Amino acid sequence: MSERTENAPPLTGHMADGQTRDRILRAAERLFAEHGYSGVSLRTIMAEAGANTASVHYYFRGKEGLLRALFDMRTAPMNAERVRLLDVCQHEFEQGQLTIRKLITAFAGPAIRSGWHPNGVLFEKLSAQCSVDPNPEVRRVVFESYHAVAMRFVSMLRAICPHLSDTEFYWRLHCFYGTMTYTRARNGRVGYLLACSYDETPADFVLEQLVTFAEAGFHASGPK
Amino acid sequence: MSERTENAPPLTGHMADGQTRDRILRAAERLFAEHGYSGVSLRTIMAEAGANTASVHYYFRGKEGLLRALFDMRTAPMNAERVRLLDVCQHEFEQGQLTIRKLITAFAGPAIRSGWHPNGVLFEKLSAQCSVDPNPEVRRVVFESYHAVAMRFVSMLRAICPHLSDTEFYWRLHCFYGTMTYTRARNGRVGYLLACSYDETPADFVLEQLVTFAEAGFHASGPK
DNA sequence: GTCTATATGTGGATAGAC
DNA sequence: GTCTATCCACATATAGAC
Repeated sequence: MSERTENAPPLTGHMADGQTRDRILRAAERLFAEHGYSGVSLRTIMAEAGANTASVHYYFRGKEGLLRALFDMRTAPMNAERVRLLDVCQHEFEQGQLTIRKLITAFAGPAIRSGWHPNGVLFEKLSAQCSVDPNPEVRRVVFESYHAVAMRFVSMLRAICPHLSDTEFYWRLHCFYGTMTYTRARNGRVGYLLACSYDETPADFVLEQLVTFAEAGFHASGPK
Repeated sequence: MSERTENAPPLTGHMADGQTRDRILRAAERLFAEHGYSGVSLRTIMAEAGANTASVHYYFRGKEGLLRALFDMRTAPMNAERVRLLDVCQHEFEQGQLTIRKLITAFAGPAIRSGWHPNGVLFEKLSAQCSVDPNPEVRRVVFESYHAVAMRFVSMLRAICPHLSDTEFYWRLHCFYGTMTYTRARNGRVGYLLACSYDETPADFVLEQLVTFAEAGFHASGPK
């Protein structure tokens, strides 16, 4: 324990540089993304952050608070971009010009781009993991971070999919959420199955593939 | 703790009915599916199984062994069915008659049907969770349970998708794996977004929706 | 084969000095 | 704000009686 001997700030009592909080968040993001929320202890996080084990409770009130702060930090800009793009979609929708492709792109785009940005790659892995985590703490955080914007997207999508019954739409939406989640998770399985890796593919290309896949899926009317 | 007072078998030392092992497996399946592998302790499992905390090590050598036994038990019949259906596909492939829809159905069908069968619903939830779990123990088990059969599927699918480049195929396969994983996981998110639930939809219908979605996705050649 | 008892480690959280 | 020291619950695993 207590690896805080090297590269650690001076122990002057009042650091007052306001960076301890940031270092904790960065360490938590990396470790959560790599080992999952339940797979990392606060002790480990604080050791990597070079901060004391107790201070996480001072800053975040506990482990769930830390996860929530992490989600707030990362989803705020992404949600803002989604809202901006959905506003455009809303306008086109009211004029009867909104296409499935455009709407899907507006919703998936910010998530994919965020996952391909150097600052977002860790978080997107974490977010994808958390989206299937049954832990109530985790579900609360994920839920509150995405729900409001997702609701707008889904109700618009439903409106421009009149060719699908309620049941059909329900299960197709599962499929669509799956494409996003699994693509962002990058668990290495596909790379292993194909004995190759294209993980360096630009975000725009990946988004185009995902949108093409999902657009065709929503358009398809049924078995042939 | 130690709820083993009611409905418990007589404490005669030698039970010898060979059912303790099964009860442990059933309890583990339910609890793992509900709380995740890392979210349940062996103590809790053994309490629900009405067996002693120590006996799990006798039967399974530990927690990972328990998970592996669970996967072996549940994936064996599903893999057997997949192999049977893939054999048919292989024959059609050699005659140049294999379609994407048929191949996808052969691979996804056993998984979806298993997830809709009373004996399989818990396991499919668990399996979907485990497929994005970064815990090395979990990854080992999941990997060994599915890999061989998945390899056959993927190489055939690649062969009948000559219209896709390697990179395109790589990311579309992510999408397809996502549709299966998320559909089986049933994390309740889509139901909440739509403020309704069609979770009782028959397996055949769900499979048809999934296959229709994915078939269209693999056929689509690019952005329009 | 099944039990009790326990070894041994780690988890999150807090009190209180400085 | 940051530290040390510690509480207490709980984890996996094992030894050895029966």
